Amino acid sequence: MSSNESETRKKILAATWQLMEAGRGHEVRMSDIAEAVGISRQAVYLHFSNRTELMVATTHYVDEVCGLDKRLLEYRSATSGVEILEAFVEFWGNYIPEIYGLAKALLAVYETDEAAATAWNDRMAAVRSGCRNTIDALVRDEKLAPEWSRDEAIDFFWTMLSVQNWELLTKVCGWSGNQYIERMQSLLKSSFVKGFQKKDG
Amino acid sequence: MSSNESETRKKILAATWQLMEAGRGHEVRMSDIAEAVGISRQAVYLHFSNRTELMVATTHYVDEVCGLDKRLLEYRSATSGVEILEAFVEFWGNYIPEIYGLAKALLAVYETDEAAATAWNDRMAAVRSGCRNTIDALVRDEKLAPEWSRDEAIDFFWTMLSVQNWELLTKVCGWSGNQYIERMQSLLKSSFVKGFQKKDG
DNA sequence: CAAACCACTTGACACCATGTCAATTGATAT
DNA sequence: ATATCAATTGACATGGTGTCAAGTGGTTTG
Repeated sequence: MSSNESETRKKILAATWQLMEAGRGHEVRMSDIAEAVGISRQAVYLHFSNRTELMVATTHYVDEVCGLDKRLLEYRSATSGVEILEAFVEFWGNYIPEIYGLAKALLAVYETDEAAATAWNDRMAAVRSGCRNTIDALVRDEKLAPEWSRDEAIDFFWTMLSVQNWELLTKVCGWSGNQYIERMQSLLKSSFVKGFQKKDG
Repeated sequence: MSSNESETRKKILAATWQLMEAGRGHEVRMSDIAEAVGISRQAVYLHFSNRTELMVATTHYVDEVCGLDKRLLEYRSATSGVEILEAFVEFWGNYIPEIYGLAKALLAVYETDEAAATAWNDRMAAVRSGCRNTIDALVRDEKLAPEWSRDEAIDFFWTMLSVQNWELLTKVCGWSGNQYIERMQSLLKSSFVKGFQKKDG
């Protein structure tokens, strides 16, 4: 399978990822990538028919390297709805930094680039399924605050966990990753969990 | 003052705004704008030295036309911290749709376009000052939940009110404007207001 | 009345990134 | 020996921004 993939192809994917993480996504030209790999610009087109296809492939590559699937399974050892909520927010808060550069690159071209949008939507659908799983666990425990319908709660939960919110809090406001995780856990529990008591500070 | 501004300049600004609102921000070329106004592409450059300057000027134009300043004052008739929170979220929730197209356009070029980024940052600083005002009113009333420091609360409040969150909830999840306002008010109260009791639904 | 000025026009062009095409090289497999 | 394959080189089309120079038509001013 993976031995089937050409070495150069992998080098291109790795270089693309690295440049995007470093360069805030934009400003990464095909020629930059080629130069980083040590091949000609045209050689990149031998492996990926255009910039979009390269970006989508990079998304999949990153998923694979980071082991998204495995990590998505891990947090499910939690049992109660509240524990699942905490574990999922923690998982996601730790995962975002690893994919942030690529996420930013995809978002930057989201409006103009259909395939990039598709790749991004796939990713977001995966997150949403984690949110659905969490809210359903709260419903199962009869712990979802009564003012929320299931579907609205999923929408809101998913929105709160957006990469943009993580970006605003950590990159713009200067929060640490743990601060993000703790505050987000606290906010979501106080909003969604019936009878949840905020801890006294 | 405003009589000083050339008619053509105003036409360009109005056309730019209208095209950006309509066209999701991207895809609006200098030639599109010129055509909409009924002048040559080069004539646009007689009024704005480049695309960026035009966008920044459009931002100011929209602020003026929408009366941002006046509307920011209005919601301050509210007295208690909780009332201010509600009024501010309502004001902002009603204001976003009017500036959404332009906001999207500015965000789309945020990474690559320094002046657009500056214009956007100015706007966001204004929102942030509304958030600060609100949280300070809660602090004054001794109503801020003890787990939050003032500064963290401001950061979080401001993040929650981002245009991106509004976009995800209304454009992606399909929420109505009122749904956004009510849920956001409820969320922020249950997070920030000490001893706030969620209503039984 | 003529000169200067003004907003605008026309057309050409440089720049830069993406993507295409054709001809060529050099190594490996048959 | 030869076919194949990855990669190279160089040229070129496209599309949008921004620049430049020369010209036009109407209004103001000496």
